[in-house]
Amino acid sequence: MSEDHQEGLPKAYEPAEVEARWYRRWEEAGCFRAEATSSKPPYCIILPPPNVTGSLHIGHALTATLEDILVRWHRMRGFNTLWQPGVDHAGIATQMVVEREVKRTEGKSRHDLGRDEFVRRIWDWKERYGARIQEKHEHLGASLDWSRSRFTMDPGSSAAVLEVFVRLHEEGLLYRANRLINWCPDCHTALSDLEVDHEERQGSIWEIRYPVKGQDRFLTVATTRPETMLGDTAVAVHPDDARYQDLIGKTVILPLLGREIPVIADATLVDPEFGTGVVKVTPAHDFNDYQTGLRHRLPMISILDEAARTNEAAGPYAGLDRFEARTKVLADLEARGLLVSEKPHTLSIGLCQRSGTIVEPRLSPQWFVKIEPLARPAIEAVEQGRTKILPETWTATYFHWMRNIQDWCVSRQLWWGHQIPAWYCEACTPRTPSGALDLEKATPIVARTRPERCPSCKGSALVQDPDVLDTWFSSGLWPFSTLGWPERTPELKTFYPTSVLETGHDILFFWVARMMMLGIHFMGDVPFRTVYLHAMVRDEKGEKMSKVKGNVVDPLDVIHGQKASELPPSLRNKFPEGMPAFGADALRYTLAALAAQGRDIKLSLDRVNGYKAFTNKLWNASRFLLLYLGDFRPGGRQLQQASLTLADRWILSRTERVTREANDALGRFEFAEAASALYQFTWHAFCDWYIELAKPALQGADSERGDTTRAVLIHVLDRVLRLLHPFIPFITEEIWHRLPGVPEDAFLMLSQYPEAGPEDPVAEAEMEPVIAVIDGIRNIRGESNLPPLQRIRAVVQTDDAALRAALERHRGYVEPLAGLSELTLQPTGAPPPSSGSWVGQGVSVYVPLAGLLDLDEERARLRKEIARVEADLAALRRKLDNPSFVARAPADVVEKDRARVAELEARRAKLLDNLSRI
RNA sequence: GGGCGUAUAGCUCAGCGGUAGAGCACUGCCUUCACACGGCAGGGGUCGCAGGUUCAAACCCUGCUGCGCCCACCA
Repeated sequence: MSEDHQEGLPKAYEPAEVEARWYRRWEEAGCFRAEATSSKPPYCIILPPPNVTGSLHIGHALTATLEDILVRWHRMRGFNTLWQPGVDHAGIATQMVVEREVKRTEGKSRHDLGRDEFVRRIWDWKERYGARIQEKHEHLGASLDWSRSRFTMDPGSSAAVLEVFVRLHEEGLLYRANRLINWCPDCHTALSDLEVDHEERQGSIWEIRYPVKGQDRFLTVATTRPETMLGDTAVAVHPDDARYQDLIGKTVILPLLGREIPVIADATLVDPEFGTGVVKVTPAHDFNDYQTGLRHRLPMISILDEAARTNEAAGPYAGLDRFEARTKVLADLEARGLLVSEKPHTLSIGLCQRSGTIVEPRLSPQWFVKIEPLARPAIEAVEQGRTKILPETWTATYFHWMRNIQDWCVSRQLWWGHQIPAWYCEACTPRTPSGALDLEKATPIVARTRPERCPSCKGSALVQDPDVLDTWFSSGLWPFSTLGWPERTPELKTFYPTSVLETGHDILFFWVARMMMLGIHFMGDVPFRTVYLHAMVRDEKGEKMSKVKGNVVDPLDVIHGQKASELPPSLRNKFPEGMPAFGADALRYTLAALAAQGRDIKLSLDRVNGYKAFTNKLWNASRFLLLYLGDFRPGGRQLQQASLTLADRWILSRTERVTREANDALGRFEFAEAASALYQFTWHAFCDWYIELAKPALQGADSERGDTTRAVLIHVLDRVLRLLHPFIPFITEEIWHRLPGVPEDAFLMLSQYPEAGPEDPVAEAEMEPVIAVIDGIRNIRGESNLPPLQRIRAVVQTDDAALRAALERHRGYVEPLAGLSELTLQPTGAPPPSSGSWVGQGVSVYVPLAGLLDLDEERARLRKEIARVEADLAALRRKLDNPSFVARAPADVVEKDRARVAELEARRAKLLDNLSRI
């Protein structure tokens, strides 16, 4: 063939240039755009909005890959498909990043800049870096409709947040209260329960004596946080505890401060078996004690300020860091002989998800969403199957959390976020001793816009609540706020409820549950029909990826390659010369192939490399076919049954089968199964067998035969490209455009996804034994280490006349593929040549190998084969000798085993016969 | 303290009631005119351990062990 035909098709697939080119062309041609209204059925996935500060890690790559597969698959199947992109403002995370940045570059704190200026800096920062996430998704091939990209703090989303806040307040589902909440002393803000991570740490437990007033006795309490005693307002015992009956209702003297506090009886707080059976009660600094305080109407004394330093309530201990206060309290107790003991103790402590600081329970005025009335319909929706959660095992987790849900603290003492639409009247709000507005005692006015004047005193001096909303408040509205709500847009009508919500299981509560609750409440219907929760991606050892461990794999490094010096340590060991560029398609295929349900993914770069080889295989197979296709255009008649050979019918049948398998698997979200079926078919059925079988016809003189073969090849290749496109969009689009007759302005990504037609079991059944005989000859050849170019003679014996006829008809397949100079067909019983032999089902193959065969090795091989057959036979006979098996197993199973015994016996006899001839 | 997941070939993983599979790695032959990121052939597993159910168990049940995760206020 001339070099001309190969021009533009390099020998090895080079992803870099192809990927960049196609993404641009798709984008420019508007291939990703959804229509607001359409006669086509809608399909919509909302991309979980990445953090504006975030880099794109491998978890995002998994999300993008799986969603892009679903989206491209549906787009090709004729759905009006919207994949909605967006970015999350990520309140606390972003504020911290920019705060650090300002500190580093200008040496200033956010307080130095002031709120307005600091927030302006964050917006600048967002303008500068917010587009990075989009670019990174482009490298992955994600077909998101960027023309609709949204931000959680853009005007539309902010309008939705405002509307939801005001309406929840009007409905009595949102209220302000002074409650004990989780507080981060480092971020100076309240946190929801979900934003606190728990960690087991080694600490101590101390026993402290509290003197009973007017008696020469003590009550000994146990505590892991002795400094909180400064805020104690009671000591509790169990009501039935005989040891302390007489002390209930008496008074003890709080050591160090000398305050008098009551001894109360409480069966909920106190376990008489634990420790001394006496518990100190600090309602302002412990969640259990807080509940106890409410039950007994105890005073609540806050001893820590927003930085967790002791305040004036701590008396002589005021002005200390909480841990300094602990040391000093312990030393003073020791000095007064009130410290009984210190013992090592394992305790679970709460850490701020963002800063890692130990969280402090703190009493403060916050906004809460009353959650139970929202949770109930969200539970029912899943119970009734209106939303399906996959893998199903997560349903139980969802129910458990939803049924035990607590009111949601939605206010944050941050500057970056949606400022709460509530105002306070300067005239009617009480003042603190320092003269500031006492917001704890204030009555908020919730309104869509700043009120003109105070409804009570008619005064016009109103200040807005300084707090902002939890980031998850706005993302909880995402499925409808991105579609235009509260406006009644055509998009909302077309795409809500969305089709699938695909995300990691780590944000089931943070995000999915809240979208369910808010979506049902405000839209009157579930936000998505199916929730598909994918696994977490870990490194090759199964460890969570983290910067600290140095095992973070950057998807862009995998796609484009990276110098060794830029790689994290674990990868530097693996790739001392630097990491090669695997390409986006290879990464996507790996992620899809590993995305089996209900299992975490360990990213194996060896597998990425394997799928890179797959893209290269597809590339070269196509290159070869294009060489022989030239400008050939299939006419209708070539694919008619009458012109087809057995091999043609066989590959066409297999093509229908894999089409069915791919569609079925994707319908069940079985990405791995679809990927595996397509891989096996493309490489091992199409490339290894059919293309090899087709070569003689392509190179032969029979032009009609050649044309039919070309028509089949082009048909199957076109199918393969369409089937694989959702998984590996770049290379398939590139190859497809080189097929003869594909218009310049067409796109594979907008073409039709194949639907399976009828299979041809007759052709498959006839082809199988032919393949088996070729395998048999190759086996003898391989075992004898014969070079492929050395032509050999083969004798095939079988009593199956139909098979002999088939082999006679198809010697054109057998001879070239097995490298034969001559194929002889005989009935069994004709004296076989002394030779290498292979025994199949009803067939024996002999290859005369005078002088080429190591007889000892051949004998050893046959003996091993016989041993294997005999082992199988023994197991089967044991089974069939068992009367209850024969009696109870289904007849077809027994029949199958009997047939197998017969076949194995025949094979054994044949093998022994062959052994005797050597 | 509850709950969930997982344990299959050296590695990464499918299979989840009727003869143990894939990819990579490994061994041998082959630089044959699509592809050495290749072709052909081959070796390798008592399916974590112990019981049970069943004619039959990698697959279902129970217990144990290892690994991982989630939830929970035990001072």
